[in-house]
Amino acid sequence: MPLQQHWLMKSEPDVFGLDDLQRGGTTWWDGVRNYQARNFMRDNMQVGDAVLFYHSNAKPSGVAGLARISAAATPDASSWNPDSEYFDPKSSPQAPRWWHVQVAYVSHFKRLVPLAELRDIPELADMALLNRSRLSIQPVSPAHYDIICQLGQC
DNA sequence: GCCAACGTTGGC
DNA sequence: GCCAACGTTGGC
Repeated sequence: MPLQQHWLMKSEPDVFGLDDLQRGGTTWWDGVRNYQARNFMRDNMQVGDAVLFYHSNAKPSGVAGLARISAAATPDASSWNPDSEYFDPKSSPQAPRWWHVQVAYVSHFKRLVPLAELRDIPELADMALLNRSRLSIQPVSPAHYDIICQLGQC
């Protein structure tokens, strides 16, 4: 297991953007209801891992800045709260189906790196972001992370 | 707002 | 276990 891993996490800025994370300092990444994304959080993320914070459904969509994992996965209590929009009747405190990690603000890029720009870089062609459009949490290789960081003048 | 991609559900 | 129907994501 490498000391520090790298991830990309998507959020809609109209709902919760990097500005919101900066304001609060940290947040629990709740509401993820995709098994692959859950598995990354629950099984692979470690405190200190670096996160590219991606704005989806935005104008333009792209990588807005950096965050880091500040607490390892715990059960997502919204999953058994009937009043939550994320409620899942198959999840319970005794058998949690969904998990979340805590994410801390690090920095805004000096410039947002738009998706269209990432698509134009041959070295990034096999990024999950560009090929698995529906996956909201995904691992990023150190090389890809460095390229994107430089594009954002981090 | 449209719609393609694709993950999930449920009948069989 | 297959696969059609359905719902959601997310770019444009």
